[in-house]
Amino acid sequence: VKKARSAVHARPRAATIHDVAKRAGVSTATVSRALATPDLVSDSTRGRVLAAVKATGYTPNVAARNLRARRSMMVLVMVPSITNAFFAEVLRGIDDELVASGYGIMIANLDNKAEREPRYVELAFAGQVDAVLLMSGRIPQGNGKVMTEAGVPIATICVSVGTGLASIMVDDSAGSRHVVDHLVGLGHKSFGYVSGPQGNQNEVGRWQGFCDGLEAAGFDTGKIHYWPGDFSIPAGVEAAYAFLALSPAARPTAVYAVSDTMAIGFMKTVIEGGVRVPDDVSIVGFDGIEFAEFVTPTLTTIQQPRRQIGRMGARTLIKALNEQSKPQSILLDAPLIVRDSTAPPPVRENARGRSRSPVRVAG
Amino acid sequence: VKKARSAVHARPRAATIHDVAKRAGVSTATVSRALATPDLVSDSTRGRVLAAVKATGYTPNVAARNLRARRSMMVLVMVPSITNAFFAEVLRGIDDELVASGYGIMIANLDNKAEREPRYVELAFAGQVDAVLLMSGRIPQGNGKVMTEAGVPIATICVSVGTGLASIMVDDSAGSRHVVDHLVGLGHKSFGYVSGPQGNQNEVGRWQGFCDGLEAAGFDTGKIHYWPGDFSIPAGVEAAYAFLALSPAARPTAVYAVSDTMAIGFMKTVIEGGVRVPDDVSIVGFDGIEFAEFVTPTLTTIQQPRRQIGRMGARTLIKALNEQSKPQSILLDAPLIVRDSTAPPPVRENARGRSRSPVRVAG
DNA sequence: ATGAAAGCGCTAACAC
DNA sequence: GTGTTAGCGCTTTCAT
Repeated sequence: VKKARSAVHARPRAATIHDVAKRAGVSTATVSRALATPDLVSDSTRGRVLAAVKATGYTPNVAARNLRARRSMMVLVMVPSITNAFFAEVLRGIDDELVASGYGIMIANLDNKAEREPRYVELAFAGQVDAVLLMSGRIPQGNGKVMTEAGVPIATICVSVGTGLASIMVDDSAGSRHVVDHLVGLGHKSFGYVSGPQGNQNEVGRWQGFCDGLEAAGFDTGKIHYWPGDFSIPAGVEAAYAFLALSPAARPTAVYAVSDTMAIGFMKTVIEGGVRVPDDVSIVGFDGIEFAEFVTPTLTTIQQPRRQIGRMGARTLIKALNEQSKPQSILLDAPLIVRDSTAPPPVRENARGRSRSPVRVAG
Repeated sequence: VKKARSAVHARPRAATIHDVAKRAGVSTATVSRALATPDLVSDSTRGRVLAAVKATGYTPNVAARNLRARRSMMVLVMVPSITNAFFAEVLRGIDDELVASGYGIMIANLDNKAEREPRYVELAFAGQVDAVLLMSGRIPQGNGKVMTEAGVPIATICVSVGTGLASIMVDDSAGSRHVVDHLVGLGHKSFGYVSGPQGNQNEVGRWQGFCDGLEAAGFDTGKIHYWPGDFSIPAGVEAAYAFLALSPAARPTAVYAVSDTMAIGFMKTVIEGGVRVPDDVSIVGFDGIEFAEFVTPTLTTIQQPRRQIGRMGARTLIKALNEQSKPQSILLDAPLIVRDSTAPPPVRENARGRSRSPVRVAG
């Protein structure tokens, strides 16, 4: 019986640059040149080297190259939660650009837990990655080290972290104001809000824009029904229970959930509770994920250019890597996509006898 | 004006093991020991070393360690399409285990294109990763190299690739038979099928199970309405157009789309086309993604234990890495979750006057 | 155009 | 316990 060893998996010794050099009858330096800078090598030599490479099945060892060249050709991408549907398309955009430039992508899934940060901060300090793309709303830190001190370019996308770091993101506040314009334009007078995580910068901006817009339209923001959330589907479901617990007359006629996932959870749950959407309540989301078009009714939402954000973020980093330049911030405007989940509010007799509301009928 | 350099981003020289050694008044070997095998070092020495580490802000260089130790502590995870909602939760499971064991995770997004494979095969041969987890249905290859020859443990999850590689996956064929049992049990007699990508092993298994089940129930599989797909939402939409193009009497009363994404695209589109679900047509998906519970009607589907599959795959690999053992294959049974998208077929007068169908009413 | 040689920063024998 | 030493595999001056 073969005894199991607790040792590391032993890889069969692969061909090294020495093997190739010997076989081609040249020095290791020449092999290196033939591969990296073919112009500096004569045709015949290059031919012999390439033949030897093929014969030996040689692949340059990355660790050795990285050690020598002091770079890893890897970018660390930190995402708050890998299961959040919003990020998939962003990741794709990042991947597009990074692969095109020869970089690999290492994923750091924080799973919404700050205690996962230190490990990745160490990686950056250890030279394991050449740059960092942040999608979490804070600067990672741990063990007395801060990511910004690691000496690698950093850019944040989808979110800003306040400090001088470059960020590529949508204007959250402006997005919320589009939502307000739409809802107020439809005639809504009572509002609900399902929030993002406390302290999250996107949440701050979206809430701010929502309040600013409503105030400008003459509403009392103190009367907004506020339900705390965290961008997840269950958070939307929770908020819906709170909504359903209100007497029908007390319910807001328009609810703004600041992520599509929450909006979808909210919508499905209130519909199961017997509420009609958009007849009884209008619902607006934020993000523009693919599924927003496939729920019933289809979801009105702010469409973030997710893939583009990913690409721009990656490109920014690559530029910083090549030119030693500081990444630039970019603020994008995201449009409101009006679908079937929003309509004018229902005409209803109010307990407090407000009869001045304009008579509008859906459809 | 500062001239932009085409050189690589120059990192400020970080503290090395030598700096720490000098400061602590010990040799580099002792520093290495104090960090990696503290027991082999006296308390006082260890204290001085740790103090020096802290003072210098030293972080061991990963490239150097990898070169010396001949391992990278990285696992390559190859996914067919990073935007497919199915994989998010699987990735999370993988991440859970890998992080717990100190491994990093490098994502290879193939974007459903075989031409992206060679790059990652090279990575494996270059020693950049210690193991590979395959979620694509084929063995990656390119430039005359095949992933299986890279000398690193490989496991496939969610799919099998036929050859001897270990795989952790759901029994596709059994899943399809659950679907058939359910639909036939409800009284359906005409069937539609929206397929996965041609040649995909999951597709093969699911189609096989579907046909086997129907044949066993006495149906002619030649009469199945077959619409080719690729697991994507648009593929489901396409199939729906084909469905709608049929005269109502010619439409199957039950449609099995072998991914939830296709089922959701199909369902939404036929509903917009005026078809009632499940009254006119029952729809079944496969995968059990989160959104399947939030579409209308909620989707009956095969529930894959996605996170568990991810965890098991990662654990298998870690075990192979530690014990030099061959990864083991595991076939899981995935249950059918019955929701609102399936019901008995409608009672309808058939053009060909078949009146022998049992009279059943939905609800 | 090519070779010799010096490391990149670390770990693991091997001495003491 | 701790230091010495020899590389891991590669790139890159500096010669020639």
